Amino acid sequence: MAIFSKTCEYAIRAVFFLAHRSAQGGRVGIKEIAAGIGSPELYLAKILQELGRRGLVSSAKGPNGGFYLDAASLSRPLSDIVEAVDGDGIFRGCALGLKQCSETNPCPLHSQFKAIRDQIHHLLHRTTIGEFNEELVQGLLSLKK
Amino acid sequence: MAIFSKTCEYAIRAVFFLAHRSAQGGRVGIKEIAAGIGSPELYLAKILQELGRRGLVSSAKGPNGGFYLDAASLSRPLSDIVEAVDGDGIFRGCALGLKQCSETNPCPLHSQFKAIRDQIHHLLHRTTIGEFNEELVQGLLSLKK
DNA sequence: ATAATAAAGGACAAAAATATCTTTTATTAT
DNA sequence: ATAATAAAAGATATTTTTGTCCTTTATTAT
Repeated sequence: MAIFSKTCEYAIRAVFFLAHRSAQGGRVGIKEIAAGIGSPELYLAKILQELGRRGLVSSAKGPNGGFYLDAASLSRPLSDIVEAVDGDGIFRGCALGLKQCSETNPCPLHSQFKAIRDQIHHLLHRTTIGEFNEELVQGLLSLKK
Repeated sequence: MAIFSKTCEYAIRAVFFLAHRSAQGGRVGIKEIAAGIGSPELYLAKILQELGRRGLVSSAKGPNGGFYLDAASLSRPLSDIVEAVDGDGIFRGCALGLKQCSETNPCPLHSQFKAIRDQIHHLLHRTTIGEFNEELVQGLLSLKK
């Protein structure tokens, strides 16, 4: 098991790719994004459609159309992408899948995993897509598949 | 997405259940385990078969047979169960699913998730099944589904 | 207006994970 | 030896995730 679903991995990579590429104001076609992040084109199209419905990415049809991120999207935390795709299972929910697990009725792993979940949430919540983009632009980090 | 696969959740719960129940030396039938942790009986049987092959649980056929944990199993870290079922994806591997992601060629989430992965690994590696069992015995924690 | 472009949408397909069913094998008690 | 018990093993079924195909809609340029 990975941390995120494959769908979510594609989503995050695509959004980072978009942030990077749409910095100059242009739009990016699905073909280019898919090639850039190494994902199946038509599957990624579905994912971006869904992110579009939720206002996490923008798009335009027709010639010169494509996907892009507006200012509002850039200021969203990365956790919004993760929640849109994978739900909040990674932030909440019991590590052992127990419905009744809670502070007052904890499973054997409860308190330790709560700390970890909180960390993941904090990490994804405190940093916006735009901020990640700045790091990317500085060339310190890689997105290549 | 949850942290562990459903299969792994069942596996951990079953092992904790076994640790608790086989403390008095008895064996526990698959029916009783499945009922105790709220899992599908025949699916759990498959999971325990696999854990058996790997020496993580023991079993005996025939009347008075069933599953149990021997001393060796009790001294194993919980990470062995997780690795047997879910592999090491949670401990290693890139959060964004990138093959080339590494210390020298990090993805945008690399360093932050490395810290989290290490924590998860440490948490699951430093504590043995038997030690979890002791906490369970003290009645502080719940396994009820 | 028309043709070309590119995303949206709906239907379908393949693969993987989860779950069930049936038969076989080993063990125990009679 | 025989019958009963319980896990092991193999086959099959269902559900979810991942991936593809085809048609429609909106936009742009000619």
